[in-house]
Formats: sequence, C-alpha cells, structure tokens
Amino acid sequence: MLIGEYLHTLDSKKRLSLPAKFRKEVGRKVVITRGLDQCLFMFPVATWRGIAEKLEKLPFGQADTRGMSRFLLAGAAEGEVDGAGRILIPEFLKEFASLKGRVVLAGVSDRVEIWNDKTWEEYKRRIEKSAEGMAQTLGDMGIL
Amino acid sequence: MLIGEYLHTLDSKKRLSLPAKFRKEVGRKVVITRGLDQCLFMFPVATWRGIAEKLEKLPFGQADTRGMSRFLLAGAAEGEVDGAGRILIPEFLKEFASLKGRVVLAGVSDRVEIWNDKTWEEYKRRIEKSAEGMAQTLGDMGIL
DNA sequence: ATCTATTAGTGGGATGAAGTGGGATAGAGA
DNA sequence: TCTCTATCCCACTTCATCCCACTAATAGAT
Repeated sequence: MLIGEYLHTLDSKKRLSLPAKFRKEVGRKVVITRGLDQCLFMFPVATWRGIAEKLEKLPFGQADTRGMSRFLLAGAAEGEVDGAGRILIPEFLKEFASLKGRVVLAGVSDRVEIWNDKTWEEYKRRIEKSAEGMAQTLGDMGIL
Repeated sequence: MLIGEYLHTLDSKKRLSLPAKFRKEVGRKVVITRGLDQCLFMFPVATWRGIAEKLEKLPFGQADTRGMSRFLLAGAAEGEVDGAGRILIPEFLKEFASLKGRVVLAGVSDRVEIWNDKTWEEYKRRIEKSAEGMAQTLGDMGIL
C-alpha cells in the first residue's frame, strides 16, 4: 500500500529518487505514464501488465479509443530503479508534467503520482475547498 | 510490449534508427504501412501476418472494407533492420506521412507508429484536451 | 539526552552504449 | 557502361548508467 507525500528533487540528469518507503513495494522495474490532471503515474510492472492487457484489447478502428491507446501507451515508459533508488524521467514526460527541480511524489494505493510541486499545492488547495461536498458523496457511497 | 515516445531523425539516406528499447521486441524483419491519422504503422513480421490474415477474411463485396484492405496491403513495404538498428523508409511512405528530418516513433502495444514531429505534437495536444472525458471512459472500462 | 552507526537523498565523474552522419563498395536498372 | 541507391563500415557526439562521495536525517546504544 503506497501512501504518503514526499518532496524530492529532479536533478540535472533527469533522475528522481524514490522515497525509501516506496522502494520495497515498487520493486526494480516500473512503468511511468501520463496521468490525469497534469501529473504522472508510476506503476510497478506487475500492476502495469493488468492495465496494458485491457488497453491492448481496444480496437484501433475507432478514432476515440485509438487516441486513448496512444495517450496511455505511447505516453508510457519502462524504467529501472538504479542502485541508489532512482528512476530516469524521459524528457517528454518531464515536459508533460512540467517537472523541474522540486517534485512531489504521492502514494495513491497502487500507484505513485509524480507532480510539479506548485501544481500539487494548488491542486491540494482546490481539493481541500471541495472536501465538504466530497465527504457528502463518500458518505452517500457508504465509504465514510 | 512496445511503449514510449522517441524523437529521432530521418537522415538524407532515408534511414531511421529504431529506439534501442524496441529492437529486441521488433526483431530484424518488419512491415511498414500507411497508418491512420497521417502516420505510418510498423509491425514485426509475425504481427503483420496476423493482420494480413484478418484482412483477407474480410467480405470482399463491401466497398469500404475493400478500400481498407487496399489501403493497408498495397501500402505495405517489407524492410530489414540493419546492423546499426536502422530501417529504410520507402519514398512513397515518407511522402504519405510527410516525414523529413525530425520524426517521432511511438510504441503502441504491438506496433510502432512513425509520425512527422509537428503532426504528432498537434495530435497530442488535441488528445490531451479530451483527457477529462477519457478518464470517465477509462473508469467505465475498469482500466484505472 | 548524547553520541555513534547506518540509511536516505543528492551531486558529479567515468565508462559504455545509442543515435547520427558520411565514405566506400556492390548490385540493380537505364 | 554509367548512374543511382541500398548496404556495410567506421567515426563522432551525446546521453544513460554505474560508481563513488558528501551531507542530512534517522535509529540504536549507552
């Protein structure tokens, strides 16, 4: 179970160290992809395989599903965790999430999200404001 | 599983180097054909055989499927990966996808797509805009 | 609480592989 | 025969990867 929020730095070589707490759970091979709301998703390979299987089944005949497979598959990158617990962020993903310098890694159950620190703070603020309404929704769903 | 996005250059001899990460999966023989949305599709021969078989089984009577078969079959070219991991792009395909200079190679599960860099960026921008709706769809399909 | 040992996060140099460009050779087609 | 181009080969540059070093933080022991 990946939880917690960490502020790390993306160095000049595009390396990003994983929080020590994540390393065991994440393993040595990961897949990073474009996520939603301007962040990146990082999955352990095992988790990714499940997602990939479903994506493979999408027919390329239809324009909208074609766009979706391209967004998620071409937007993904396999990576290895190096000896120091770091991963390499490809240029195009770095650009997609506007990563530079300070970066937030957030554990979200089975994936890690990678955010530009500013974007993250902003997003949190927005979420906190709408937390009231959300609590209501969760309550209705019987979660809280 | 072919994933990721790479920016390479098509040289004056119409050679294009495959990303190192693709080479093992792709093998030495490939088939390149006209793709959808102004790009080229590149398949490992094994994958191509499967597609060709399916195309042959299409009812020949219908004008649209006949068109599709011609589009894919007549536009196909076999090619070998050379010692440096490069393939040769035939002139008519190069023209079809407006390739020159900088070119994007995108892994989409079982095929590699070859794009003019500008066209690709534009396409991506279009897709990203519809990402919100996509989240909904992905949720419905149980992918995320 | 203080001191010490170990781990985590970060930065930089060295090495090897990947991507690119160009010359030389051989073979196909005019 | 001559020309064009596919193919092979080599050279150069850039970047990923490995390794080591330094500092800050954490945990353990006294």
